[in-house]
Amino acid sequence: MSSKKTITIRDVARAAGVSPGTVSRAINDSPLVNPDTCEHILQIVQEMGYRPNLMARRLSTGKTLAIAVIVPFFTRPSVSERLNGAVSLLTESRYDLVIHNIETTEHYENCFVKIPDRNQADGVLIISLSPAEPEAAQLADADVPIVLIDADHPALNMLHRVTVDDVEGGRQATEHLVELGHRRIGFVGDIIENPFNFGSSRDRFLGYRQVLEEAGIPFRPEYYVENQHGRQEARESAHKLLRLPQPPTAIFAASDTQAVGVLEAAMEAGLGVPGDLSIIGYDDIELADILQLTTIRQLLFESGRRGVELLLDALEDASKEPVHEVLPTELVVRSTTAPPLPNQGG
Amino acid sequence: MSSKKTITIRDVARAAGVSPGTVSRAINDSPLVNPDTCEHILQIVQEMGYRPNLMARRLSTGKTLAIAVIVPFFTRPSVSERLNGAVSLLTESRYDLVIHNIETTEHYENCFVKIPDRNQADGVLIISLSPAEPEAAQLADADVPIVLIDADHPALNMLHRVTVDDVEGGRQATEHLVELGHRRIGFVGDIIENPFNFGSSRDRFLGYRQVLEEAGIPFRPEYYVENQHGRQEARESAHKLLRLPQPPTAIFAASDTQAVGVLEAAMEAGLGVPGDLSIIGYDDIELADILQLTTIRQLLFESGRRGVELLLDALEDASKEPVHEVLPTELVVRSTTAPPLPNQGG
DNA sequence: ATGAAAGCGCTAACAG
DNA sequence: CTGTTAGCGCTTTCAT
Repeated sequence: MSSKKTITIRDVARAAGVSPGTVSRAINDSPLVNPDTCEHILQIVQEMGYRPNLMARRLSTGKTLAIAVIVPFFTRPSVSERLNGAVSLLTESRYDLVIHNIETTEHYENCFVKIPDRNQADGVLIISLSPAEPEAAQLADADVPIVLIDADHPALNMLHRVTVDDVEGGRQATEHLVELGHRRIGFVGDIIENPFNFGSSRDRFLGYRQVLEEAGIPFRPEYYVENQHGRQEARESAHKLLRLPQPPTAIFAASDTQAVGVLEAAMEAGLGVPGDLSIIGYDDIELADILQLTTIRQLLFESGRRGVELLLDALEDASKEPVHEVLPTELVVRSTTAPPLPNQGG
Repeated sequence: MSSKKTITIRDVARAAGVSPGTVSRAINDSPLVNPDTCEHILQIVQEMGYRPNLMARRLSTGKTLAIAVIVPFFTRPSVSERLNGAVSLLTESRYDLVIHNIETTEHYENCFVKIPDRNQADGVLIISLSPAEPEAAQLADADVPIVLIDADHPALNMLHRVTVDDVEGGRQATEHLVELGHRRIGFVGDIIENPFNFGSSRDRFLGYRQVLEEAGIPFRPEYYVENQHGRQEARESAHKLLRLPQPPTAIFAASDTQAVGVLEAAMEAGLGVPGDLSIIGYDDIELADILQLTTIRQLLFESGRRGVELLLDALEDASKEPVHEVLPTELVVRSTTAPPLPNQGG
């Protein structure tokens, strides 16, 4: 029987023989209320099963007690893992977590002005989205604290951020390959010009270019293939590479998911890994461990957690210098990389 | 410069030379407002960059415009995929999606009374949690519509639900193994008595028992191993099975994640799959495809999506008969199952 | 079609 | 320490 009349603070006050104000103080454990009275009131609250109306409280206090998280389609394991870290910390806090999923370009365009709105949320966490000029400006003068995770546009300098140095990660991956003796190294990545400005693939590619140059290995445009993010797409990209008259002896994939696609392509092409082809991924998601994939580890879960920490801090003390924290990357060698076969030399 | 004064409906009214009431009607496209006036007002709204205060609106209308989702730690790919389906539909709606993550037993105990509260959310979606007696009763007389996804307790009959027939799924998996000729079939599952009442592992086990019995294969208790959910844990479970004097020739794992653990154990034990050991999982997450794992497919994403549909319906028309929708399961044969080797016979 | 006024349920400033 | 009062910003009768 859901014939429950909504029970308000006035009802409790009446039942307890005190004023609404006192009840309010009691349930917000204000110090200025007699312990006995307080206990009595709390007792009544219990008995009546009273639960304060959140909306009223929010309107009255001017705080939404919610933090908004903006994520691009969180299907992607790396994104989901970051979100996971964020949620895990937020659960302990008194804030509600409202999710805004960005799937379409239209969402993308609206969200940076609509979400960071004082009467939508007290703070905003943006995951793996790197708004550029027009949007970045909107963010900059939003009226709530904002923390970006995994966002790298220079226009974002005045915002709190936690990132990973993807250029460095790209370097580590490529250095590993070069040190193993590879000189024909392919790159399978995302499409660099993308509506959501995922920038990580670009930066990893930058690191790759740097190391090649430092090692005196000329960059070959045909060794670079970009495609939509995804396993299937990466498989196609890899096939393109493997069909080349002089195919690479190693491939650096911009993510573990893509590395799996490359792995599949290698199998389909009858190539042994790491014998005929070395493969390195990026992220170190669980899949990488399962497949024994050599990869660059980044602290996904940790980044979400840390982002929330920064946001919570900013909520306490709004006027704080923007913090930019960069998390480390680490090469994890497993069994998909090895020196090239001698007869394939440079 | 975040020196933006909060601009209210009164400001707009003043600027437009009308009353707040009219502005309210205009922005809520009420039919009882002169088209010209309306256009004029909307114009001003644009210019001033006015955005209505959500909390005020919510308090005033008595609708939270939010739907709460309760999920147990959404690290688990199957849960995450359901959530994904839910989010994808909710994004299109005017409802906010607030996530409540259940990690601890304490959360679990509170959430069924605290969340389904009219002033917290207009509706609640509960994913992969099967509250039993005490909690089920609380849910039954909550004051908002509730939809459960992947919940199977009989006490839940009066609630909207979308489930999958896990007993049937368990049967399909076991039948497949039996038809291949296996008679020594192990089961690696979750701990059945668990605080959150995940019931899927139990039901899959039930299906397994049924088919064994129908096939005249006596159930051997030593072929059943339960452990915490997880890949590592499943690996240990599988090792237990494989160390048996007469080890199983096939193992049914209660999820794909666990099947991977079994796969690893087989490799460590030097067993060929499917030659020496057949393995079948459950869920058909992406990993299953990557690993070419034979499995039982269930419609994870779809379940989330459908759950939201039901909830949205219930929001329209509160007094509706509880709908119980059960989604199909399907055997997907890949390459981890085969007939047992002749010399290992029954 | 529009304005005036009441009120959603709570908190907070002000008396006492 | 506690009661009273005045809003928070919006929607919504009820008049006009």
